[in-house]
Amino acid sequence: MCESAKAHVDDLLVLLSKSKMLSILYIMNCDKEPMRFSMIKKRVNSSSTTVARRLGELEDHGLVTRTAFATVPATVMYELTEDAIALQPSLESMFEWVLNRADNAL
Amino acid sequence: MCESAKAHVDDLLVLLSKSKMLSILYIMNCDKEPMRFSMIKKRVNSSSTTVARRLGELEDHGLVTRTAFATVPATVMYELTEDAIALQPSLESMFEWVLNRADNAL
DNA sequence: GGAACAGGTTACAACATTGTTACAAAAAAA
DNA sequence: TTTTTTTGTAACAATGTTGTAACCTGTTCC
Repeated sequence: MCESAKAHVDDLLVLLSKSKMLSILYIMNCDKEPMRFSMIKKRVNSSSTTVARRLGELEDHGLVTRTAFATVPATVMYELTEDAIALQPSLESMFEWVLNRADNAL
Repeated sequence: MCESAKAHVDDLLVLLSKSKMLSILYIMNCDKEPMRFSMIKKRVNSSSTTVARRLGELEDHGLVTRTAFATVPATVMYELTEDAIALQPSLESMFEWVLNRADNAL
């Protein structure tokens, strides 16, 4: 593997390792439908600032599309791209492990 | 799900989201054999401090066992526990996605 | 007129994390 | 005798990240 590819790998791992990132990707797939900002924020239980930053980073990486509607008040829908959906089986299996482990810890 | 379980889930997600954590777990499974500190450090390309901190956190969570041998100089082997091995399929599939994406980005 | 709504942005202070450097131990090799 | 080796730890400065609070748009409701 060349240096350039390594940089891309690192970049993706850093992206995925940011706080709340795995949760955002996971919950966005559960409904399999475009989600509103407020709903994502509520489900991941984080500040607007952080959710907005994460969604921006996902959009920059082509993993999420953002669609704004000129309603009042504003409506914005976020949706996973095909590339992001390809990651979902791993995420589901990872969350299964996490949830299982959290249960056993009680 | 109760509050206590949520806390455990968050705890695990925070753990997995720490820098280099996914890489450490992934490379430790590739060889399927106990690995030395220096080898892990070399493979993940990080400072001793960070690698030591991560391995300590993994040990605290029961995902890695540490075995020290009284040789000179010191020899220490790290090994994934069964619990950590159960996470490997997800990790492998996630890294497959990451590597594939890094390739396509070239 | 003023409040309320969704979906943010900005600035900033507080907090968390990182790498660097120095250090350790104990025996063997130079 | 000095250096080398492995596997760390401690302290610290630099850097990165987070939440909070304030603010913004533009329309409808009271």
